[in-house]
Amino acid sequence: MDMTAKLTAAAERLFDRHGYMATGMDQLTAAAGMSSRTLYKHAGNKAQLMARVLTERDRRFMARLEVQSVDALFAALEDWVRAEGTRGCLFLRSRAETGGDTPEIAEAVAMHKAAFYQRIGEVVATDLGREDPVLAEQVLVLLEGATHAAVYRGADAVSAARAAAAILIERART
Amino acid sequence: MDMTAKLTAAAERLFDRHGYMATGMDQLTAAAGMSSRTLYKHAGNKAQLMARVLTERDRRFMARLEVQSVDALFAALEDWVRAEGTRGCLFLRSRAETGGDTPEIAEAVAMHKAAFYQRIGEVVATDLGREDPVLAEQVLVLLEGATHAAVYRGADAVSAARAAAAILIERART
DNA sequence: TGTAATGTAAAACGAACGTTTTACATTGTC
DNA sequence: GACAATGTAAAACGTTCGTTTTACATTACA
Repeated sequence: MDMTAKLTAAAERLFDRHGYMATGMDQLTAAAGMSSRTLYKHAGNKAQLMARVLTERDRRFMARLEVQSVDALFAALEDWVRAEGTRGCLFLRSRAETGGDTPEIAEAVAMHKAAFYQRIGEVVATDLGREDPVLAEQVLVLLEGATHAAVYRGADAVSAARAAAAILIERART
Repeated sequence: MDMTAKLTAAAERLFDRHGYMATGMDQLTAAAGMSSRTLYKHAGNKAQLMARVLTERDRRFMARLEVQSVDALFAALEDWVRAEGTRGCLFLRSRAETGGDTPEIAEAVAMHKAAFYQRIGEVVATDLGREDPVLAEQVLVLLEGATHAAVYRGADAVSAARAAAAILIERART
């Protein structure tokens, strides 16, 4: 594992757990096990580091959404939540923490959410045999809602969302 | 408008727009139009100020949810979003920004989310004529999802959630 | 063997942080 | 007319912030 990967992994953990603003560069150097000189050589600055964390997270999250059915989307979210915990969406959180005023971060978030929206549309179309933009928007709302409700309602929120999506899909099919 | 109310209103605006951590006390004194001495006399400290902002916001938000039907819940959210904008849930955001490690904030958020969950259960029971915990959880997920999806999808997310809830309610009724 | 690259350790940078203090003005009330 | 109470303005507190710099060690390769 090279320095860049070690840094990105450590940064994701700290940013996700404590927030972007609340995480200091000295905590990052300590967690990544490197000097600040090396950190800045690899990361550029704090905002660029966060942007790289988000890009890497997008890659990892979107890989789990390479599925053929809407139900599998919720199964993937259940797996994600089990593996990564329930702290809400890191993309929306980091964007909100910076008020949308940090270009690198705002762009990484916009990229991810656009890809997320598109993937849902594709999965809905595959599952249904036709496009259904309204249903896709509803599935997106359910996924986003499950992610955020799980913070205080736990895994029940995800399974409730999954069941709701099944009803909507069934209704759209007939 | 007394100093406390003026301070709370200014603080809510800044915390909501720029985030809790990113908002400095000097920005708060400037926006509230008072000296830092007065601010600290009324607010105690920054975390207590945020907690008071959340409590006040809870009061204002929950007042809008005094309705009799699930559909009216979504209408209320549409009104809220129109009036206050779409920046996600300030409660979850401030909790995440502080990693849940600031007791005053964590408690204010827990209070609000418990009240929110309970209110949804009551409205579902009123609308349906009986309790339905699973449906209530689904309505909660849709409301939470609409709130967060609206950040990047706009008001469409709220109306999609509203339509989805109508389908779930109709199905539960028959 | 020399040199460029890559790393550490630690001090230093100025700026900004949340909070307290000092000094003073204005008010309403007994 | 004295006295709390409540406010402002502004300096000061020590700490921490993100970032850069200085000085030095280790490695890899021509």
